[in-house]
Amino acid sequence: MSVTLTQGAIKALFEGSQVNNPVLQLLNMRQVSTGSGPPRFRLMMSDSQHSLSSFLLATQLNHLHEENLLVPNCVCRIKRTVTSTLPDGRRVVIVVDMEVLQSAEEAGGKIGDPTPYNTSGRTSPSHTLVSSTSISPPASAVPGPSHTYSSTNTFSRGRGRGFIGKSPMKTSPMKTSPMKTFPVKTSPMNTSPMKTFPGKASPMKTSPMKTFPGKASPMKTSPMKTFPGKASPMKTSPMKTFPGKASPMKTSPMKASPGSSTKVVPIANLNPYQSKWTIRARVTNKSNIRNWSNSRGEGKLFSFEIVDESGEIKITAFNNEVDKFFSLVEQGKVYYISKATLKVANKQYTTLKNDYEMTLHTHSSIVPCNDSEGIPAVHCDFVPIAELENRDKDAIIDVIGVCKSAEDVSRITTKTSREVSKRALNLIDTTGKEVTVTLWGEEAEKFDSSGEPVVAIKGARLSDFGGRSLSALFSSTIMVNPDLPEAFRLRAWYDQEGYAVDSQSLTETRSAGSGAKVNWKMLSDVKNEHMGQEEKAVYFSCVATVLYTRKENCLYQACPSADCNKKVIDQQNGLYHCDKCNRDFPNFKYRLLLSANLADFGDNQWVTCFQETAEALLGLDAETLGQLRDTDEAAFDEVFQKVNFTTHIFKNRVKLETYNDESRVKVTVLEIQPLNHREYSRRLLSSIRKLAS
DNA sequence: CCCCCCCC
Repeated sequence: MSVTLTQGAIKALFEGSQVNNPVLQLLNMRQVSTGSGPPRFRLMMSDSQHSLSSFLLATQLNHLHEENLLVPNCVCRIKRTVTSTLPDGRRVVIVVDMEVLQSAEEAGGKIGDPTPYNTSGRTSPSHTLVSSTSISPPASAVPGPSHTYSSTNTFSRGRGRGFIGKSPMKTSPMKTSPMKTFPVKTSPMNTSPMKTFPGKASPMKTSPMKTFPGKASPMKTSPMKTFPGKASPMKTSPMKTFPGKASPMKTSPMKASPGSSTKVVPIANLNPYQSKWTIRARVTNKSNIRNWSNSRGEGKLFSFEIVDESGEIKITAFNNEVDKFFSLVEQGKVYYISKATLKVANKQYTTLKNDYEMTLHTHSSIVPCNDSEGIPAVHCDFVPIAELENRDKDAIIDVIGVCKSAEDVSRITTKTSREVSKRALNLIDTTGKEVTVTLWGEEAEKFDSSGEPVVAIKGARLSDFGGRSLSALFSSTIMVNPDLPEAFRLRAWYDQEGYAVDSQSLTETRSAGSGAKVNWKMLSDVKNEHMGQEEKAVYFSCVATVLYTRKENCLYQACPSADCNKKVIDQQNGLYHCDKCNRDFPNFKYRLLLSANLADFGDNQWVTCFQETAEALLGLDAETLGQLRDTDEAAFDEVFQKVNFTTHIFKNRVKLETYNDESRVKVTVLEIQPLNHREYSRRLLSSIRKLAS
């Protein structure tokens, strides 16, 4: 099958005018000598009318050569070029992106009878790389900056993916998660967030607006002052390419950065062959300052990610530039940025959809821009928690949920002997599923779970630990009570009903201590379900109220030896004998063995509290209590009175125990935890349902 | 010029 080459494209490309993805035939290719670095290839291309050997393959396309795809007579679609003038005045067309449409065999030889394009008689407009202005059509005729280059901007845009944020599509296709946009409202801040979502008269205890940390917070937060991008064509049809003419950037007048005559260009148009540009973009993610030290030296750096209508890119600042720009650059704000160095991004370390990244240098300029028209707000593509089950391991996803519980921060040592803080959060969303997310370092230390905040994480990594769990990365943005419609919906849902949902976690933690798997029971279940009547002990938790504690015989005199708690016999001579240690001691220690009667909505139950749990329940240690009994009986009595009608979470063991041929189920309290109202409500509702059924 | 993303 023959293809038609794009006649006239050779001329247009050489002159730097616009051609839409021209199809050309490769006639010849040779390696040009370079001093060091990767090899460069010069291509002779034909549009069947003309041939031209002034094409230079951008080094990032060298893989096409390595894959033996660039064979003379193969047919290529040229997706992006930059026309440039060498110092000696010769013009070259750098092919930045292309694909091979037909192999040489398929093309079946040279197409047409092209004659060499006459490049003589031209004068060089400059001795440096041609700037965007010098090869652009007049601004009055074609105002959009995206016409600067001679091809359409399919460059750097991932297929099947939105143009902002981390790609959840890294390993899975787009279709599983419809892209949602959350344009942040531009109304004054005194607008109640409640008004934004009418009909949701939620008991919003923690207003997202109120608890929203300020910009100086090391906890990255969603920007307060983000503005919705105008409806971008990408939002509705991310599959489409992004032809310059349709770009909303065109609708806003070309903006010039302050103190520079350079035109504002889209991020997607940036490349290492072009040095005079200014971009206008929003900071979507800003790292902390980090120090490094290796064989090549040491220093400090920070990086941030920016986005505009066309794409995204990572920017890194080192040393002096850290001092210069760290405080200026704020998450969520819009800046003019110019005079930074573009280099090919190491894809190993970035999830951003851009072949390049940027490094700031001495002459780099970052200027705040108050006009953010057309610059998209920070965008999240939240994956419902239940949906995480179907996502691939290592996928980078955005997640939002209510932080129902959180571990305390802890320090761990990595395999490489580094110490790091970590904290695991349990997030729940309206799918009724929970997932554990681990925060690291400063994020872990600063996190405050009080008030069960809504937590959104942009760019978390999915792991298969415990089934499914999430880990925040250095590139993740953690937002606490973000100003997003999703967050308000979740707040209302959780406060009204979500808190009581009998949720399941996707993260199975085998350690029981983390509170993941609690065997909630009512006291009536102990009898009704014949708990603990088998060989094995059974464990359960309940919310119960202390009706009565038996103060009689709750204290006994025990052996003072460290590991012996055996009851001693008072010899009535100032000595106490321990049968176990077979020794007399001049002293003893008090131990507690407390019987208590607990009640809940359906039943009551006698339980035993040994030392630690009894101390916890009574609020006094055994020794003090013993002293009190011996010195102040009224105060001693009051301790027990005060415990009555207090309500706690009891974790218990039920076990069949035999004394003197008589077997009885005994309930021992293993742990007493304070009751929060949320848990109380949850248990209450659960009990009502159970009793009603 | 970094490039660490950890632990159970």
